[in-house]
Amino acid sequence: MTNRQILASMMRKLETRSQLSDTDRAAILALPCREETREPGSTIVREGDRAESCCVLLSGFAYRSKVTGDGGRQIVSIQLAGEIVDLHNALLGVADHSVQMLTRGNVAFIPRSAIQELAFSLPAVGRALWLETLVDGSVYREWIMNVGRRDARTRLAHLLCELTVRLKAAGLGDGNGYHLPLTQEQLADATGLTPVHVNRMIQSLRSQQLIGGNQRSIVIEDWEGLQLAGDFNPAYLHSETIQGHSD
Amino acid sequence: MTNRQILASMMRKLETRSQLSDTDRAAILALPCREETREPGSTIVREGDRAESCCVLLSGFAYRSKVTGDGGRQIVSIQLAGEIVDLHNALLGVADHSVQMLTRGNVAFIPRSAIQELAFSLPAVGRALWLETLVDGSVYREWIMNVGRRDARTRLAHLLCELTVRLKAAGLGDGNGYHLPLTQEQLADATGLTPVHVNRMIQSLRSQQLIGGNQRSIVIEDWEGLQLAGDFNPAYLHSETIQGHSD
DNA sequence: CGAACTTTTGACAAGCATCAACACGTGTGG
DNA sequence: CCACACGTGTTGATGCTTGTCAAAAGTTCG
Repeated sequence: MTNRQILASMMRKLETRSQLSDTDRAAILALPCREETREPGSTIVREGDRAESCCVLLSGFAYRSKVTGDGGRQIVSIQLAGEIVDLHNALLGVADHSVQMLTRGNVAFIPRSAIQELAFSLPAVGRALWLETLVDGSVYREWIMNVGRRDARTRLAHLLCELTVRLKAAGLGDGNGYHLPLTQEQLADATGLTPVHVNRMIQSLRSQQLIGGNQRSIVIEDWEGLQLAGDFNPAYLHSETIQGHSD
Repeated sequence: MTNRQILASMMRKLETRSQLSDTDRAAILALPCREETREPGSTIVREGDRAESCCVLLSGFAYRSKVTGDGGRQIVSIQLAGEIVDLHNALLGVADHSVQMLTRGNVAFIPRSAIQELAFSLPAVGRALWLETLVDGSVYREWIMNVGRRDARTRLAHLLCELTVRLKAAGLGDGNGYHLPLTQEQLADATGLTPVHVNRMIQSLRSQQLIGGNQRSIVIEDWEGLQLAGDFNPAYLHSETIQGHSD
């Protein structure tokens, strides 16, 4: 992949929510960047490190996690191919969490100074980048409610709904079935449950014909029912928010 | 309070983390804004509303909450006097959560168009505002871990630690004791517990001499111990992050 | 074919929720 | 000034959801 192709995929992502001019596009495509292939489990950002670059996930899946003092792991978000993983590192100093690959995939690193220069010289690009981080914030708020106030089954169904919608929006699945790269242990870390209980809840969803598939592939058998079971309302994903300059 | 005084308090907040030039300061102080006094429980932003302005909390406390389909309330953050409550509404369309007053207090509304104009014409201001929302994101991530992976007692202690540090940083308490405007029911909503269990955990913290005080005032009797009990590390608050233009 | 990981199952324990009642403080109106 | 209502905090008994531990079965991959 050439640098231009890499940056084009990041630009596509931004353009799903923001309008960009030709000048903006040209500037994005001119960013310096460096590509790497990473294996599952590989660490992209380590908690406590000072970040020098922002990372774009070109293919594969990644997750963001934090670890409690006694070793409990909490996944705080899941990143899909095409997403900018590390935008907060453009301004924040020391990483307050880690990002690791879930699957094999390609990542691209853009120096934080270049991102900053771009963001503060071209308002539309700055706005687009800021907007992405605001949507991330909205997703975090929903996750707080998910782990704080919903029971195990609902939590899991909600997570599956979110992934379904986001994969579809990213063009990575037809909305009916997809390959889920998460193990049940990782689903547990994302929902604040134990792997054993996740297993039982998945069986419960399966037995009620809401989902199908086995191992790590999910088939949505009853989308309406799954949304109901997961108390899911996609508004928090703000996928419809398309904004221009003069909004 | 004159508009200038109102905006000065917002500016102070921004300047705790970002450097601003005289031009930046003048532009902030020239923003249009309108002040209101609000009673406890009063709603500042309602979930589902289209936001037209950003809100700055001048005095008092407020909280952000979301509600599940079956009526469970989850508080996703607590806002202290001096904080900009609604910065995401500068770009995001429909509010994905509500903000309500915890105590009586004054709030100021700034039209979102004015905030946008400012942010995209003066890079240092745009950076300062973006940075605030990124720190909010970091706090959300910590809360996900708090409700997802820590037990009830630790969760509560962690919340008390966070409030202690933030109040101190805002100059609203000496770090040893403060008036906590949250009822036990609201503490429960913030930690994903029930009021009854919060009561028991508070008693546990009290009986171990970590905190004192009664009703709604908290005295920190053993700060080191409380941090330990709450698995608390203030790094995620990014209070040390002071950034200039050329960083 | 075997090793390592993941999923599944069962028995049991524990943490937290639920329900209900009571105590306490505060403000209000008679 | 007392009586009362109301919100909040406190306590106890009980039960359910979820966690823990341990082992077996299935899967993937060299």
